[in-house]
Amino acid sequence: MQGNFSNILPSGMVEIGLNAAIASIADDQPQILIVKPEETRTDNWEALPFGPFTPRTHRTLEIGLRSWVKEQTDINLGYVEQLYTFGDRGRHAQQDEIEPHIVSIGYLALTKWDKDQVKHGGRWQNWYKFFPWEDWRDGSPEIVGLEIMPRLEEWAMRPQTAGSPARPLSKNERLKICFGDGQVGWDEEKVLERYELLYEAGLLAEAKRDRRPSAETWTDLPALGRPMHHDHRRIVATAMGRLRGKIKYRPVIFELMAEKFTLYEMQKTVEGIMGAHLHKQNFRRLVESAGLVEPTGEVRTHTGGRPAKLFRFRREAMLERPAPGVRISRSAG
Amino acid sequence: MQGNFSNILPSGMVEIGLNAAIASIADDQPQILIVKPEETRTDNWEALPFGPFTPRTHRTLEIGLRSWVKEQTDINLGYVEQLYTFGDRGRHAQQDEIEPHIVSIGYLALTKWDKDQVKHGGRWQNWYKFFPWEDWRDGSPEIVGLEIMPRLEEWAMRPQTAGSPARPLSKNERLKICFGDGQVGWDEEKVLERYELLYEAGLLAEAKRDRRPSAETWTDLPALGRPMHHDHRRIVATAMGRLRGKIKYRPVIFELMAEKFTLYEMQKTVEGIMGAHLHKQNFRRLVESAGLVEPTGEVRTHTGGRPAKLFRFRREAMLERPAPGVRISRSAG
DNA sequence: TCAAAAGTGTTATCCTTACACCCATGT
DNA sequence: ACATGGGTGTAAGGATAACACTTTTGA
Repeated sequence: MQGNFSNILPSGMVEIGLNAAIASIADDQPQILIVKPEETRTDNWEALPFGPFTPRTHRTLEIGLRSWVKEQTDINLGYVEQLYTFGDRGRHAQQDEIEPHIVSIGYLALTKWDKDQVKHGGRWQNWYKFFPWEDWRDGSPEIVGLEIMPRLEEWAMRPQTAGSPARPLSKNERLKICFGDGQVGWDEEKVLERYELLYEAGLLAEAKRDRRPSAETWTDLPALGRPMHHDHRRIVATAMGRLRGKIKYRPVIFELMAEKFTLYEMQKTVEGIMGAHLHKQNFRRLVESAGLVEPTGEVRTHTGGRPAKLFRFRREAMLERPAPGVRISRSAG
Repeated sequence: MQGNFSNILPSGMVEIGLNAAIASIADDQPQILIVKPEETRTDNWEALPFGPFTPRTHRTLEIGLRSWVKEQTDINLGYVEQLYTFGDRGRHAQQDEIEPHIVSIGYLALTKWDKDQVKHGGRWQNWYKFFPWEDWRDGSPEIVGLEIMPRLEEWAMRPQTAGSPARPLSKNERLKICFGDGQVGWDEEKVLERYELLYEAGLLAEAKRDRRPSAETWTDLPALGRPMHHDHRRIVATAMGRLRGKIKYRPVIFELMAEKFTLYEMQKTVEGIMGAHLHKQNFRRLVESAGLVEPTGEVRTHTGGRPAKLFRFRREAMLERPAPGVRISRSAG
């Protein structure tokens, strides 16, 4: 239908898609809000809430995003942050090329958990279902050693295909930077870089859908993680990386916490986001000494152990430090 | 002309503007590339290279950007990074509202200095001409104490105007976070936050152009810094903030340096970008001990003092550390 | 000779990390 | 009793910031 206009349109007109990666935490598991399959159009892969930006009805991009989310999931978003604008024609070019070009703007939104919040149209999904290689809370995930590294090492050995651009880094160097090795460890912030590498190597279902040549090699092997509609998994990867980075220098973690919480709950939330274990004693000290939280005076019982003091976010922290966030100190177990 | 289509267009079609903040360093001064006034359309304020994204001719957003820059300034860009997508209708709404809505995508590009590089259409401008309050290399700039703080403090005292959104932070809190006070110092990364605050307070020529109510108060006083076309100064602010942050954890500084350089040149470059003085001895030690550079074995004479060893970027640094960048240690003088 | 930049050495301090250990509750 | 989480103390090691000082050139 919209393709009819392609002859008369000024060549600079495009459609803008607004996409929301809405994150929350339930039972220590980070969740992403998925719209029901009925809402999904061209495939039956899971999709984020999304819709076109219509300047006539939406004064700003963010207002447009909020209204699509409200319409599709009945959620009134709080914290919202723009991530990135994707405009590759190469991606998702399965049909004819006449289709109107879509540019996707991805957003990250954070919301406190409320199991009754979604009244229609939405459903939560553990984000590690899409990125099983990103959860290192129980040590190195099996999928990394068994599935990913062997295939990526094989891919890195293959000669560059003709069409690919001359890159400043070799495939082997990128592999090392993204997935680490003996020397360099796992950098939990490089979620997008790892996703892009797996896509390029043809190991994701999205690569096959988009007819990437590298995907032809693995026709028999299962793809990694659950795929998503259009470029939505790429947007979620961007969201995860951004959140994992931001948590360290902005108090965004409190967008995911209840008003009052124990330090253990806070640690579990941070661990869920980071996909890593933290050192308990140091976490507590760093959080308290940074002035990020203050005790409410109350305690919570039935924690499984001794009753825990309840804390709340200390807003003044934002005024005292240039970069108020959760200092991270990893832990072996 | 394009307005003619507004009746028949699908309501989701918009025009995307691609805008490049191209930075370089000349004589310790960070420079931004400006296109010649002839290229500028609706006003005679300085403009960045920019042009619409036309998916028919440009396969990706970045390719579109590169081709506009090449056409308007004859520069072949190297390092390019997307910054942000701005879509406020409130901004730049001086004419009738029928105009096709423009969404602006801002990019940061870095290029080594070459005075002969720009063969036509472009001109370099010291970026502190647009942001005189951002250069703290010679201590607190006069404009901060004499012009900015008094007016902002007055603005912060004024009651919130009816139309402005309920903000999580008060005006006074935002002022303190952006411009510091006795307790909290100057955070050189908050360039955009400061720009936005000055815009909201009506102290920038752009605010008056956009008919911001707050700008009416200051009709008699001079606006701060040189204004720019459309939202280009906002894009440059985003670029400066991003670059000041990124320099600390990515080796982007070498995009601005010659192949071989002295540590003093490198320090002067970093100081120019950060708008701050660094401690000489510690800078050298941090850079060398981080393995970011390696000596070439050569020396440079005529430095004004003892001959200096030449260094080059050590690419392996990218493989060894998760966040290879310039550790900053400020200095009083 | 002297200014200017290059470069080395040392120390105090703070932050991070790791380890050891005790406390209070529910089952 | 003991498992589980809550909570404190302290010491080693590393990174940072500050200071003092020597070296080598060009003007």
